Amino acid sequence: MPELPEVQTIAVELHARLQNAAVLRAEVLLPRSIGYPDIALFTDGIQGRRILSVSRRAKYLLFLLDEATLVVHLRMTGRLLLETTPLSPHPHARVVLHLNAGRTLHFIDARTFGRLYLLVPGDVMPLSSYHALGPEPLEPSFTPALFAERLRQRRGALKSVLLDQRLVAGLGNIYADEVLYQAGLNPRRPVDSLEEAEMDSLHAAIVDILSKAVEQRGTTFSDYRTSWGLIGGFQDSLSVFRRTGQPCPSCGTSICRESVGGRSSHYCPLCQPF
DNA sequence: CGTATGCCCTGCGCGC
DNA sequence: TGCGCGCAGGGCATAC
Repeated sequence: MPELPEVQTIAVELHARLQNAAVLRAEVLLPRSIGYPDIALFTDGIQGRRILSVSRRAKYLLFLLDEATLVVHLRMTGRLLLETTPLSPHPHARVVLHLNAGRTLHFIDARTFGRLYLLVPGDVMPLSSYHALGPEPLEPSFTPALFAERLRQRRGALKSVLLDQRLVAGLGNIYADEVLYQAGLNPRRPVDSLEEAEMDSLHAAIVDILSKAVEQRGTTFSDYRTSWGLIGGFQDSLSVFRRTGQPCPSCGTSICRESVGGRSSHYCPLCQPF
């Protein structure tokens, strides 16, 4: 489940490894993995392009090419593996970019939710939600005051609002649960009931948890891998996520799991009272 | 307009 | 042991 720390790790690695690489040919093995434009325009448009940089916005990977931009969202199970030697076809390979120097960038995606988008000059980003993305939580401009101001405009359960990319970009189910635990807030807590101090705790937890997860190169449960195929390290630091029935690291109470807004939420009933 | 719900997909874990 | 059901979940479409 690539969230901000996982996508950040992949972006930093690929930037270092792919700068000035050339795309010789795109091989689309599963047409629906291409979100925009159609397959022919995608393969024609990316052929011969040079990779200038790789960066991240929210959970999107941005490949800046000469005269085009490749946007990739990994969704649930997507991986981008950069292979330096010929590789037998992976059963879940959906798109393969053949690069110069015999290298290949494999987009592998078991559940096929991930998408690739190619934008050429004059194209408007076809993802309307992209334009509505909230602030980057690890940027200095993401201040407690800005966060509180945005939170005050929202209603509903705290967990659901944290997962909404319009509030803050980059949180998914793992880090939303971990952030709420660190802030001592119940996932079902109505957003409009939060005190100023609680919003500040939440802000601090978002920055702290995400920073530490980036340092650990993300969390691997099953599918997430870095561009080298390596797992992350933050799964050993999780306090509540997927720890149902296990003791809370702080008080020893059994971790609970319940559905909030259609998403599983893990929390300590003692440390995170409603 | 803002919030809530269902859906897409397939591998895997669980229960019988 | 083997099989089948249901869960997992980001973001979009649709409903309210």
